Amino acid sequence: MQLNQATDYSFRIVLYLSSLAPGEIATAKTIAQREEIPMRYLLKTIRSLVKAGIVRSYRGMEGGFALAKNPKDITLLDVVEAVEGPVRINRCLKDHEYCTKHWVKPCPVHRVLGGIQATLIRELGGHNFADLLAR
Amino acid sequence: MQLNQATDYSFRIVLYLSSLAPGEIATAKTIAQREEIPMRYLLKTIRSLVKAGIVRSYRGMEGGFALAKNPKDITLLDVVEAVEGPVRINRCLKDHEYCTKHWVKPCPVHRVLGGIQATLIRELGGHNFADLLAR
DNA sequence: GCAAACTATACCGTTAGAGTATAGATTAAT
DNA sequence: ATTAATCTATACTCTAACGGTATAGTTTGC
Repeated sequence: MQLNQATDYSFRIVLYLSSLAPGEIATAKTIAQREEIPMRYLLKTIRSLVKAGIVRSYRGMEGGFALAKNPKDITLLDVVEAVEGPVRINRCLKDHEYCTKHWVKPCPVHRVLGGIQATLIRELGGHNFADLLAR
Repeated sequence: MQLNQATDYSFRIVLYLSSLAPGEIATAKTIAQREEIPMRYLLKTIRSLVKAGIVRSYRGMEGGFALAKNPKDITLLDVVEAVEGPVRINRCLKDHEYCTKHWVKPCPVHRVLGGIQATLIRELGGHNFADLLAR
């Protein structure tokens, strides 16, 4: 029931990139040092953000990373899903095989957890990085 | 970001025990069969519920398990915490070592996640097993 | 005292998490 | 064209957690 380390790093990566001037790009090395993330691990982790279209990468000399869109349009949920995949707080909400034992309809546990998950998703989706930076 | 299998089993164990007549007790075998939980695993898992004061156990012949209190007074949160310990959606909310890199005050990520965690805890604590059963 | 139940430990196999390593591709500057 | 800085791809390692099983022990009712 915990976001993993890569997700936490990713929050900080995106937050840092959000603080850059428009057009400015940062190297992996810079980000790693600033945010105290192991360099190699950052390089691996940031790939998910690139693939998800949150971060843009520039190769070669003078290369680096920058946000692919406005911080206002990136939410915590976007980052979580980029790194960990869809938010599912219980197995039975992922694989239906796991649920509905001897209940004809979805069991009460299932339904209530579904509601809680929806709330969680709504909350994560309700915070963008422009707001975060402003606080 | 997912509740584990033991927690899910525990929800169903408590839900089943909630459905029993007052004073009635169920053996591990019965619960295991009804809820399709591996017997040995159930015996191990249910210990957390006993230790947390959610379930009472009766040893010896005619022994078994029953709720230690009214279903109305047991929430999803109680069960989650009994099995997994305190809810912490991010490392930085558990060990402060992990947070506050070069921020003087707690970083914005920290603060927002703290709020989301509080919501989650409130939601989990807002559903008791009497309600669940009634649905 | 025996059998049916729970209790306590410890063990096992698999998977995910966190991080490292190595080789390759791209680009700018020279 | 060469070189050096940079990202990309893949694969590897180590550890801990997860999910489950096993064995031996204790309690209790008959």
